[in-house]
Amino acid sequence: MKNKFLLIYNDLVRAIQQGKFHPGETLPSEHELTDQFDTSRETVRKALNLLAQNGYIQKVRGKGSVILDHGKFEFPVSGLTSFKELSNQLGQDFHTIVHEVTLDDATGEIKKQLQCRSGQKLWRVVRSRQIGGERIILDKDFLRKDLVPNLTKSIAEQSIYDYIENELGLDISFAKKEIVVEPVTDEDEELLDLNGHRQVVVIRSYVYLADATLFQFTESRHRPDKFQFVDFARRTKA
Amino acid sequence: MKNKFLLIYNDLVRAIQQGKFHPGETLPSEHELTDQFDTSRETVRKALNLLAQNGYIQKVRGKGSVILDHGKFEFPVSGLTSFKELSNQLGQDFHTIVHEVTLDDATGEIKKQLQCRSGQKLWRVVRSRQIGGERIILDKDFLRKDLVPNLTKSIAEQSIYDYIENELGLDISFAKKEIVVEPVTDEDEELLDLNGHRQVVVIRSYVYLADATLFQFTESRHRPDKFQFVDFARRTKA
DNA sequence: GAGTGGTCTAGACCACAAG
DNA sequence: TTGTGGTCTAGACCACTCA
Repeated sequence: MKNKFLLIYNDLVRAIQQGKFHPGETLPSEHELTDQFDTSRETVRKALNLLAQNGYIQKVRGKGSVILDHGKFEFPVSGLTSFKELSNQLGQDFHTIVHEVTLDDATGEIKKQLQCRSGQKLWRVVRSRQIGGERIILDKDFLRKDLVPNLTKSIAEQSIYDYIENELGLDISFAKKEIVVEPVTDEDEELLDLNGHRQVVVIRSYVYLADATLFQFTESRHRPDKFQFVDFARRTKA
Repeated sequence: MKNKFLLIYNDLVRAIQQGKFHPGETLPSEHELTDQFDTSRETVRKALNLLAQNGYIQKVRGKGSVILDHGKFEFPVSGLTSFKELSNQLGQDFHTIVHEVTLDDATGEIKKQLQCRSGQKLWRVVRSRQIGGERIILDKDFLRKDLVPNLTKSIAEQSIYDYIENELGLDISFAKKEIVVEPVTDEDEELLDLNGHRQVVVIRSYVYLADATLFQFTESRHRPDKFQFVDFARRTKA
C-alpha cells in the first residue's frame, strides 16, 4: 500500500470498526487529520470522500464528518463481491458444485451481450452454490477465452475471481447489474433445491476490466426465500 | 449552477448524450479540457470522476477517458429516484392511488428503525402505483412529523420527494436499501392486482438527509413480474 | 467570530501506454 | 520519448454551523 489517501482511509475504517468513534460523533476535523497524518488537506479529503462513498461517514459543512451506523447493514450480495468472499464473511456451511466447464463458440444473445466478434471462443461455467445443505444459487458464467486462456474445474470450484485477479493479474473494475424475477426453468429444477418455489430471482451482471473491456457475463439465479440484496446509494447531484 | 466542476460535468454529459462522443472513443485529455474550460486540472478531474462514478466513462491510465455504452442500460428503479421521476422518464400510463395519510405514534419495529424518541409522531402514507391499468406497486412510507410538519392527500398524490425538497428545502442525500422476496400479505391482496402471484419483491429503504439525520422509512412492494432493479457498481479498492 | 467542510489553483512528480 | 491519467502539495477564498 503506497497511496497515502488509501492508508488514511484504511486507518480510519479500522478505527471506526474498532469502535474508536461512535455513530453520531464526528471524526477529527480535516485540519487536525492533516496534521496527524502529516499530509495535505486535499489528500485527507480524498480519504474522507472514500469513507463517505462507502457509507462510513456523512460530511456536514460547518459541523464535521459524522460517523454513520454502518455496521447495522451487512453487505452480503452487494457490489462486486464474489461468492467466495461471501462465504468467508458469513462463515457458514458453503459448498460449490461445478456442473460444466466448457469452451463454446459465441452465439446468439450471449455473443451480442459480450460484444464478441465471430469465432470468439467463450468459457461457459455452470455452478450450484450449496448453503446449509441446500442448493440455493445457480451461477452461469460466460468468459472471453482470449482474456482467460485456461479455466479448469478446480479453478471453478475455488474462486474464478481470485484466479483472474491474482493469477492472471486482470483488474476487475466495475459491473452493471440487472435484478428481475423469472419463472423457474428445467435447468433450475434440476440443479437447485427449489422447495416448491416456482420463481427465481435472476441477477444478470456485465463485468468490465479496468481498461473498460467487457469480459464476463454472469447469470446468477437465486431461490427467492434466500435472496437478499443490500445497497447504499448516494444521491447524484443534477 | 455555480460549481465549475458541475458545469464541466453537465457539459460533458450533454455532449455524450448528444452523441458528440461515441462509446469506445476517448474524451479530450485532462490537459486539453483544462484549457478548454479555462480551469485547473484538479477541477477537470473532479468532473471526470463524477462521469466515471455515474457510468459514463472509464478512465484508463496512459490512454484516456473511454466513453462507455451508458445508454444500453436505463435506470428505472435505481438509486434514489422517486416514482414521479420514474413516470416522467418512462412516459407511460401511471397513476397513484392514496389509501392513507395518517399521523401515528412511533411504535415497535418502525420506531426502532427510524431511531425515534418516545412520543415522536410519524406520518404513515400508503399508496398504490398503477401502471397500464394494473396496481403493481404498494408503497408504505413513514416520515418524521418533526421534519415534515404538514402532509396532505394531495401532496401524496403528487410527489412527496418534490414537496420535501422544493417546498420544505430539505436535502435528501443518501439511502440504504434492502431487497428481498416475501409472501404476499392480506394488504397486498387488497391493494394490488396480484394476478395470482403469491410473492412480492420488497424494497426497504432508509432515507437520510444531508445532515445525516434519518427521516424516512419506506417499504415498496412490487409484483414480481413487473419488478426490475438496475445497478452500476464500481469495485471498492481494499 | 472561530471552526468546519467545499471549491479552486498552479504547480510537481510518478506510473503506465503506445509509437 | 511523448502523452496520458494518478497522486500530492501548500496555499487561497467561500459557505455554513454554532456558540
